Amino acid sequence: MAFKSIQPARRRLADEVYDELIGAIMRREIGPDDRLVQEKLAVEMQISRTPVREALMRLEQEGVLEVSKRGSYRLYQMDDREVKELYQCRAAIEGQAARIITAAGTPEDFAYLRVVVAEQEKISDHTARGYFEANRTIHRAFMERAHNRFLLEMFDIVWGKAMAFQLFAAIENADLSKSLGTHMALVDVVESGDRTAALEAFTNHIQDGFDLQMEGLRAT
Amino acid sequence: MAFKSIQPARRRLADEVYDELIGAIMRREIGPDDRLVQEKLAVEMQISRTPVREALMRLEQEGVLEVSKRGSYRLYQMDDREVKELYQCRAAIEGQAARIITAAGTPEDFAYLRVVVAEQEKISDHTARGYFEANRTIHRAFMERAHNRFLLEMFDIVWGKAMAFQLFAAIENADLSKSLGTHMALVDVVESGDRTAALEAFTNHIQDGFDLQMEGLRAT
DNA sequence: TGAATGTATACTGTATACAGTATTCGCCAG
DNA sequence: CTGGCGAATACTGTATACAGTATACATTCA
Repeated sequence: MAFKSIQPARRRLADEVYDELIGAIMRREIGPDDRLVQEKLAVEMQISRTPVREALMRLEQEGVLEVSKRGSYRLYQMDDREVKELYQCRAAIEGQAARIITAAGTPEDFAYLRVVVAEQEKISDHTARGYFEANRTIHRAFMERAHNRFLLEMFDIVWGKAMAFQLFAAIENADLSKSLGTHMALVDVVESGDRTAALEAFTNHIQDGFDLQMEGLRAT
Repeated sequence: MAFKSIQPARRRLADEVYDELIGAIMRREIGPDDRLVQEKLAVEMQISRTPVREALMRLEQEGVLEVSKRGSYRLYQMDDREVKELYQCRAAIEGQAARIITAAGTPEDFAYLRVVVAEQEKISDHTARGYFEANRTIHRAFMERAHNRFLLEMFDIVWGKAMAFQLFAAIENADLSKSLGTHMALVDVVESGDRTAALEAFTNHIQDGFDLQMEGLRAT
């Protein structure tokens, strides 16, 4: 018999810390005013400072954290201008992916996307975070089907930043239902084969997301 | 008057190592067969392993290096498929920037771009590396004028990967003159105000670069 | 000769000590 | 009360020791 290769790809303690921190940010256990201190985190997690340090530096490099007073770290805070820039960036990346899928997608790809969309849109968790995750899952599914690792990598960077800024928290005040149910139409348009239409549909969809976002921020 | 903030942004030894390694890769002192070992690099640079380690991990995360035998690092090697994906990614990012400049560029922006293009195209260094740098400088100038830090960040990631793969080395065999002199036309099109034309011009320009690239790789 | 197995080697990952530095606090002069 | 200055503090950055692990090499046995 043949065993499947089990290569955990060299998992380091720093990776655990990284995931832990991301999770804590998502769960909103780490807020904009908290200061992340290597020593404290290390003690809490019962490990040495070295892996904690690595995880923090990685998050800083990714733009999730920024250096705070006395050299410690805290969540990076975006202003409105940057939120807009982030959405422009999203449009570039996801628009390109849409073009690729439209040109080269197979029936399987479209069927898969429909399954994912259907699955995610009948979400039970109607919190802002639940919405954020469902939305990310759907959009990431499109990205995966474009089969371009660099575009996917950038997608993750962009959404990682959005997560860190807790954009999903800002839309708590906005009307989420507006944005649900529009994703199946995106599958339709990429399946249609019309690349220009696909690009435009995605761009508009993302623009709508931006407007919703701003509405949420205003209401805060 | 207002002084510009002079924050050397906490320069760490790891940053020096990082720059040093990037430089060495650019100068082709590090080849695809070299193994980068923390200990050796540390001794050579007369520092401890810690900052070397950080720089190597950062380069790995950026996709410039990959883990090699016995856990050491070496240059990441791209295959043709990935080169294509990288160019698709470039098209997405730079195309979006072109759209933004076309919509919101000022006469100053266009004047500045003309200066940069003129400056870089009368290049004296006719090696592949000289060409690569001039090309990067021109394209980066466009990106800067789009005033979107995320797009710029992704531009740097993409070109960093290209640098690491030594794509510029591959085009040593291709006819570089084909690609020179076409940049001023890009300024013309973004100045024209026609967003669709701008997007298309950039996409075509990058596609040409890709073709040239592949030609170079074939000849190798 | 060649496969299986033990051993040496070449590295990295983690913990920890110590040095360095920016912020804050407390004191004092004006 | 305010601004300047030195000391205390709260952190990070760097060096280094040690433990762990994957690879390469040597040895044994069929």
